[in-house]
Amino acid sequence: MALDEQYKPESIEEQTQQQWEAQQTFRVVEDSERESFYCLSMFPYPSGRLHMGHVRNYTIGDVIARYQRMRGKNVLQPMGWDAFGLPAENAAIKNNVPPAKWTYENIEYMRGQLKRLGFGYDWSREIATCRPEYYRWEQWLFTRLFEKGLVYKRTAPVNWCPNDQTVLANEQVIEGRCWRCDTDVERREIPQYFMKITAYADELLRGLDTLTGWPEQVRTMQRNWIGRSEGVEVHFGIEGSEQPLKVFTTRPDTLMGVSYVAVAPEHPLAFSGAVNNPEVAAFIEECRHIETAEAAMETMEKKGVDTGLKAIHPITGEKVPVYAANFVLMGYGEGAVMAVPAHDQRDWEFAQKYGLPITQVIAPADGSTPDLTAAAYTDKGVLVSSGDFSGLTSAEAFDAIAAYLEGEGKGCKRVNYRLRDWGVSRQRYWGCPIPIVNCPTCGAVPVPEDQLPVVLPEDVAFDGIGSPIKRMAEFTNTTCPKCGGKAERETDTFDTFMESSWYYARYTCRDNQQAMLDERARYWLPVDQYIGGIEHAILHLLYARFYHKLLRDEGLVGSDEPFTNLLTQGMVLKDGAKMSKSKGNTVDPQELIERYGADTVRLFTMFAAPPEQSLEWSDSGVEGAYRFLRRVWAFAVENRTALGAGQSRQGNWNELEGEQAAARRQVHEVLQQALADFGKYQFNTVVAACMKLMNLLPGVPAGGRRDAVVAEGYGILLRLLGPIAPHISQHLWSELGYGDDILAAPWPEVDESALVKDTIELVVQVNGKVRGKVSVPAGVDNAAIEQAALADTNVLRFVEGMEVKKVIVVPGRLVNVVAK
RNA sequence: GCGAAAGUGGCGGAACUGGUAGACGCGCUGGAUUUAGGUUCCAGUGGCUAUGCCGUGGGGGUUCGAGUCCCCCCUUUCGCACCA
Repeated sequence: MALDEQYKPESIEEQTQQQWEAQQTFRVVEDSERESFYCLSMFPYPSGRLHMGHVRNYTIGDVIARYQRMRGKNVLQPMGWDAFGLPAENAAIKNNVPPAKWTYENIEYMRGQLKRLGFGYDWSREIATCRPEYYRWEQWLFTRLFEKGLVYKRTAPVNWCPNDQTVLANEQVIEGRCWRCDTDVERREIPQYFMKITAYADELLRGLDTLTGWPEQVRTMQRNWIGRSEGVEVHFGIEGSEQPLKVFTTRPDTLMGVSYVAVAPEHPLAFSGAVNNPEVAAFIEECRHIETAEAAMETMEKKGVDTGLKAIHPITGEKVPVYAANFVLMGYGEGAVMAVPAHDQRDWEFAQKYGLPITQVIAPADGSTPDLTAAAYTDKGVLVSSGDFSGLTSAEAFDAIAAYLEGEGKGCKRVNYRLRDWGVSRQRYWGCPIPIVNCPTCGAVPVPEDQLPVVLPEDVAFDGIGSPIKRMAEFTNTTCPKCGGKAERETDTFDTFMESSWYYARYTCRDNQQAMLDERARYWLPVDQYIGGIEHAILHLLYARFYHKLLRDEGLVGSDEPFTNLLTQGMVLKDGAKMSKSKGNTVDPQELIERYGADTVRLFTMFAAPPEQSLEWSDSGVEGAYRFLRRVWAFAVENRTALGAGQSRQGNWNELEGEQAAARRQVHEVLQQALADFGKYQFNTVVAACMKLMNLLPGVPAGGRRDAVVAEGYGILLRLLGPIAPHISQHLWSELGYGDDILAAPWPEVDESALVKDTIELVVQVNGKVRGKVSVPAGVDNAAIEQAALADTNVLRFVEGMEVKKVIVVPGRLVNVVAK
């Protein structure tokens, strides 16, 4: 190979990638002698082509992986495919191809794109979650959990299209209507499997405190999502019923102010109220047309209807009406709430609307009188009109009322979580079959280990109305593993979050056909750095944390948390809006790579914004990145001999003087900043540092040790650029004779002695405004600095006629003269 | 509705623990090279009523000093459990 006059990215990138491939550069093995670093980017859904969000995500990951590798770590960076999901079914309908075929073809194409971008993945560990070798272990774990009692079945609502006779995802419901046929969607209760994530609620919450390598905002969001609250379970009697109505409240101190209770429209009490009351029945029917999405429920008009039933207050014995209300959720707590209009804003609004009494039972501690005709008074305070509890503070009343209820057998203190158990059943085809056999005599029986995996048939005719395996006799007909009688397979499949909750662990040992995980998982896990979109801050990351604890409790991993450090990358925008097909503002990475090469695309993506912020796409910015790489190249061509010779003339820098010493000092100042920025994963300023080096190297004056200074600076530049634009850096590194493999080169270090200055320059302010600068010898004391500042002519001008009150000296930075 | 963030020149962004606001790049202006366009190189570039003043979404506050800390407000983005 020779150094071309022109920078030709396509050829050097191809050459470099071939080298990596031939040398198996990114294939890693466990090595207990070396410090491991597991760098993981969230795997993509194989939608067809990479989009800019992928390019950004994977460039960040690759930069981190290469950076850690250059610092000597044994780095694992794998890649795979989150291959099950709804889009494959949609594509199947649209293009009349089986979901499997579509998915595998997409994977082929996108793998090629990832390779073209030069990402350093260990492809020997590639995973596709739709392969039986992968999902059999998910099925295996599920059967284990089933036997442990961490899985259960109950009914839960789904969106149902009565016209298409099919279950719809929230995404397929547009303003309460089916996306295909525009029919009003109904809510339907069907039996589904649930994973007991709530059994781990407390641990998932406490674990957040240990995740210091996660963004605080993500931890806060997860805390709020889990939503631990301490309160009291209160039992209201129901007139004419043996069964009490249980409600949970965080404000038992307001119990004496209850003026009604509200139950979900699907609550048994609502149904019994509907028996002789057409108005209640009509209301329940109306509520069947609310989407299941919480955002839709929270923003709708709050409505209710009096069921005619009466609840008996557990303390006063007073009878209050039972309302059925659309904002109370079944399967969320007890499906019922007590309402205190005086002290809860939503209850207040509901009471106003339906003319229910508003009874004040809490008074502000400061003795003021709240205007309950304007709004509820929701702060805590002192109890009033509360019988024996009057006069207690809210905190005292919490305990007193809880104790009273407990004594009467009408309630108890309880911790409640907002977090709900994870419903994992999906009535779809393209997913992992739930490994259960439904037997008429034995009920739901998990498929025994030796009969796993339950393989999803891939060669199917797919019409989109329901899942084809639901009417495929050769799939459904089976025998009961327990009694041997005729039985049917479960035809629901798993939520795709199941696959993405443990793939990070399977990468460590995906070739193991005998076990889900082995000792290699213990070598690599937890993941040192996880990178992905902020949109996954709650669901995916919470499910993965939950799964990790399940794996730990099965003895499969040795840690409590899966991801030590988390980087949430920002969105890629164009013209201020998220790039998306529907907005028509996408930029196809493929075209850019073909035009500029992978290094330019990677460089611009890293330069345009710090990883966690949104990135505004700019075509001219890409041009700028390309221009910079051309300058780097041109400098190598022009200085080829000097760079080669300069490398051998480094060593003793003591006699360096004048502008060459100043240039070298600048190189090391820039390097110092760049190393700090690399450590913070702030790659945009690392690129800026590379550009500064490129701007200053041509200006190093000739003669003396110019070649040595330039060769050192250029070698630093190549290594800083190495993780970001790896092809050009590797090519120039070896062509100029710095070494064979830049990934194996020592990471640059700052020469502290190069940073020493004889004089320092300080900014001088008068009353906080910059009025001048002074130069003082390095190491002089504050008194001398003060003196120099006060002697500055401009300072004298601005303090004229005033008295200098004090002088503040910030060492190395500035002097502020305070005068009046 | 609830939860979480983000607002800095014409644009993307920089500013270490409160210490020169605008690094670096894009764009723009002028010049050089070129038959021309493009490329490349050099210089300049926050605003204004310019010896100075004003400037980090808006309004208050703390401080010698605030983009940074505190309070209130506005706008935008993300998530809300069946999109992944």
